[in-house]
Amino acid sequence: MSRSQLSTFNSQLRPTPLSASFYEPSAEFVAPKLLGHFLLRRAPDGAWAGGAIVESEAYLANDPACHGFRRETARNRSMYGPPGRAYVYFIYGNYFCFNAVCAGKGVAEAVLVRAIEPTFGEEWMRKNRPVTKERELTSGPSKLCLALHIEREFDGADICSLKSDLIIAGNPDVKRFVRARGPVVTATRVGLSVAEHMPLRFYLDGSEFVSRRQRTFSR
DNA sequence: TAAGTGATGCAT
DNA sequence: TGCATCACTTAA
Repeated sequence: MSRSQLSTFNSQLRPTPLSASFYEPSAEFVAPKLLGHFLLRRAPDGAWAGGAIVESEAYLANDPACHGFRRETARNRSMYGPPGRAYVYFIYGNYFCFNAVCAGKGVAEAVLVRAIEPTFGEEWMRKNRPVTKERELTSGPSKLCLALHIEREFDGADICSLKSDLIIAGNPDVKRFVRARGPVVTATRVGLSVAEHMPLRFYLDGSEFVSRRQRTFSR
């Protein structure tokens, strides 16, 4: 499907949110399974904007890099809630990041969505985040939050309900998409100073929108 | 490569 | 209280 065809398709898009049970397993298993599915935000005109997830990271209950590793606080509360909710946090005084909460209530696990391919509503995204290169639109966890206008108000939102303005919807062609953009690369997570060797980052190597390639060497 | 931004968490 | 750190982005 071409870009203009997708744009037309968008006006009739009837997304089917992934169910809460999808997020019930550990984030370690959910993160790679999210690749290819659609992160969607309802724009003010009612149309859905967003696109296919191409990069994700898992944060686990027994993982020192996880915000919920120590104890429940006001900031990380939604991570402790039921699966299928959003955990949105503010970082570096400027930006937001979006996570899908996983595992049962009381277990602080989540998947950080690090990059998507802009598939629907690109015009609205570009209005939110003016860039010259399309690749810059959503190739990073806070870039995609800017493009989709995901802010603190979405922390705790139900991403499994069409009543929400922020959902993750099943891609009916997910297998084909993953094959086309594959292979899936498993790598270490970005920007950590603890637990940096855990292989909990997943991305589609064939996508232009992956935030950064795996570092082959570092000194 | 480094500055900027403000919330968080741990040490005082 | 203070201060280092932080799941990042931008401009250079």
